[in-house]
Parts: sequence; structure tokens; C-alpha cells
Amino acid sequence: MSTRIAKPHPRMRKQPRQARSRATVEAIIEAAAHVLSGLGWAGFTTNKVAETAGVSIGTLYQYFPDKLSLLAAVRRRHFDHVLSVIRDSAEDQKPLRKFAQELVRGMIAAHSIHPTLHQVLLDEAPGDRGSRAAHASFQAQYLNHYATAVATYRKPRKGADMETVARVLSSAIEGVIHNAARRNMLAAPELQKQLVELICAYLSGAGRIGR
Amino acid sequence: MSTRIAKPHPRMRKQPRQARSRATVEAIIEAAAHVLSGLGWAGFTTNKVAETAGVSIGTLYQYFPDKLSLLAAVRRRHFDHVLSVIRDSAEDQKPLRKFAQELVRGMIAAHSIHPTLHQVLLDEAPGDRGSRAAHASFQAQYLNHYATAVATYRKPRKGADMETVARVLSSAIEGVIHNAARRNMLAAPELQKQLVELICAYLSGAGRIGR
DNA sequence: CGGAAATGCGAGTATGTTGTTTATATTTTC
DNA sequence: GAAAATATAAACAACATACTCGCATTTCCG
Repeated sequence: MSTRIAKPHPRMRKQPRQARSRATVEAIIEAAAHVLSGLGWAGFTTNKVAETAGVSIGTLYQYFPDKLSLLAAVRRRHFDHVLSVIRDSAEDQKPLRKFAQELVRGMIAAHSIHPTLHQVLLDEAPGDRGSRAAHASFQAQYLNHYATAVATYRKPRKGADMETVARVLSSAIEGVIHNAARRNMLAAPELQKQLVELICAYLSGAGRIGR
Repeated sequence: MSTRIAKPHPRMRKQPRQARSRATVEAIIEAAAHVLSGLGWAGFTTNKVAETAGVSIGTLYQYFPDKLSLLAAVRRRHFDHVLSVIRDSAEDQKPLRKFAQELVRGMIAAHSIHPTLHQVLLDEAPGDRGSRAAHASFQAQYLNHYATAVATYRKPRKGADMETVARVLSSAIEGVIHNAARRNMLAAPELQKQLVELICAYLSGAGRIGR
């Protein structure tokens, strides 16, 4: 076989070796997340990202072969973060309310840094061309954590598809948080309380009043 | 007083007089909604809209002075539609479950035509420059209808701010529908049922198990 | 120190996009 | 059949923006 091509990672043009460049790369990704969240995919330009990062455009292209690889880096970082939040809030057995509280607190915290990043990543930005598998994997894990929680806290009822319930729950939470983020209301404690109550009510399954 | 300036509407360059042109304008707005929903704000170009409408670009500019006025037209039409759905589902006294069912059915129907239009209009597209008042008015009415429903069906509980509850409810519903739209799952009856249950559970206020 | 490697710079380019106009053709009205 | 209304699409001008390249600066290490 021929020699391995010097391609350490398909997503990075040059591997940062010194501490300085590692900080630079971090700054670029952080700036990219900031721009993406603040200006949306339409306003996500490489020049803007470089400027925001306080870095030259040339420097950016020294580490990221193109715009999409930068997007992919942001996506990876954010998804890893969100995933860890969900995992933590459901890790060991705890009362429903406690679970809901931790989940809400965690999700809100995760979105407080870059309020609309999550939605932009899911809706506006183009899907991962290179690693569709990674994206699907995230979706699967994400849903799976919710499904686990549902299975734990919700008594199985007739004809209630686990997956659907998990999807409804997750998208409802995301909807509330996204909406609050747009209004800069993420910090409002009243909102957190209501979101917790929504979760608890749905999972403990009231509503079937008449029967 | 001086003569009224011949500016029938600031949003339309030329008023369509014949039936043919009225159909053209309608086709343009419809195409605009379609493009906006399918390609997002980033893909929303006047040329694309004209092409989709099966109309020349020149024709488009005969009736819409610029891109934003076209966007405004789409927004107006869509918001009017959504508003009427909510109004209808809460118009007269009916049991909670009935209300929820009609609301869900109506919202899903409204989103089935252009699945992601609502979100694009709210998130990606720039806000109305000309008629900020109109936009605010929509928001107010929208929330108000929800608040009314909340007041009707939810027994007042300690420290539960009506407005917050209404916002949580509306954004949760929007989140679920938006998410389902992205997956082409709007038609799934199981999803509708779960969404109804979510609404009922939250409004009838279970969840406070321990007390 | 001092040379080499790593890192950073930013003007410049090339390429495309896109909103809009305009001169012309076709259709409708009366 | 003339005038008004409507439709056409080529062309443009302005702009945006992803990306390169040659060179300057900093860090590493003997």
C-alpha cells in the first residue's frame, strides 16, 4: 500500500500544534457559533466569523478547508453539549419533578450562551454533507434519551407510542425554549416553572378527565 | 385639502384591474409562500419566486415594488389565516378536549400547506419595516386568543401568570408542529392525539402529584 | 543566538448572485 | 381597431463573498 496521505482530519486543513493556534481555532469556532446564532445562516459569512473572532480571514482558512467544515465543527460542539445535558438529567432514578427541573435548567443553560443556535443548526443551516451519519446519530441519541425518560416516568397507556411521545415532548420543550430565547426571556423563573409543570403534567398524564 | 396621491396601497406598485392580473398576483404570493417555506429566507429570491409562479420577473415587479413588499404580502396572508383558525376553535364554550382537538386540527391544517412558513416568517425573515404595528398587532391578538382559552379552561392557580402560561402553551404547540413538519409527519394521527393530550394535561393541571 | 517551522495577516481575486429596469410583445377592453 | 392593461426576458449594475497567496511575525529548539 502507498503511504498514508497526510490528512490528519478531513475537517481540518492543518493541525494546530502550539497552544496559540489551539486558542485561535477555539476562538474561531466560538465566533462561528456566535455569528450563526445572532445573524442566522444567511449572515454566516467566513469574513464575518473571522472578524468576530478577532482573527484574519487567512488564519481561518488555515484551519478550515471551507465554510461547511466550520459549520460542522460548530454543530459537533453544540450537539455534544446538549447531549450531555440530557444524559445528566436522566442519569439515575429520581422523582419526576426533580428530573423535569434539572432537564429544564440544563436546557435553558445550554441555550443561554447562543440562544438560537440550536434552531439555526436544525432548520436553516444545510445538513452535514460529510457526516450525515454523525447527524443521524445525534438525532437518535437525542430522542433515545427522551424515550428512556418517558418509559421511566410515564405509565404505559393504551396505544401510546413511545417514540411519538418522546418526540412530542422534546419538540414542545424546544419550542418553548426557542420562543423564549427570541424574546430574551430565558432567564424568567416563571417561565421555567411553567415549563416544568408542562412536562410533569404531560408525563403524569392528566387530561383524561372524562374517563 | 390637496388631491389624494394616486398611491392605492404602498405595498403594490400597480393595482390589478383585470381578472387575469389578479390571478397573477395571487400566483406570485402563493409561489412566494412556497419558496419561503421550502428554501427559507436565504433561498427566497425574486427570480426564483417568479419562476415558481410561472411568471416573468418583470411581471412580478409590476405589482410589487421590491422584495420586502412581497414578503409583507405573504406575511399578511398567512397571519390572517392562522389567526382565524385560533379564533374559530375558541369561539364558543365547549369542553376542553373539544377545544384542544379543534385547535390542533386547525393548526395542523394551516401548516400542511406550507409546512415551515410560519417559523421562517418568525425567525429568518426580517421583520416588517413598513408595518411594525401590524406585526405587533398580530402577536398581540395571537397571544390574546391563547390567554382567553387559558382563562376559560384552566382553573386559576396560585402564582400562575396568565400571559406566561399562554406563551408556554402556544410555543409548545408551535414547536411540536414545526418539528413534525420538518419530518413530514404532520398527517400522523398518533401525533395529533398526543398533542391534544399534551394540551389537555397542561391546562387541566396535573403534575402536581405530591401535593 | 539563529534558523526553521508554525502561525498570522489582509489585500486581492474570481465568481457568482440578485434586485431591478427597460424596451418590446401580447392580450384585453370598449 | 385603438388604447390601456398586462406579460416577457434579456441585460445590467451593484454587491457580496468564499477563498488564495505572498509576506510578516512569533514560537520552538538545538
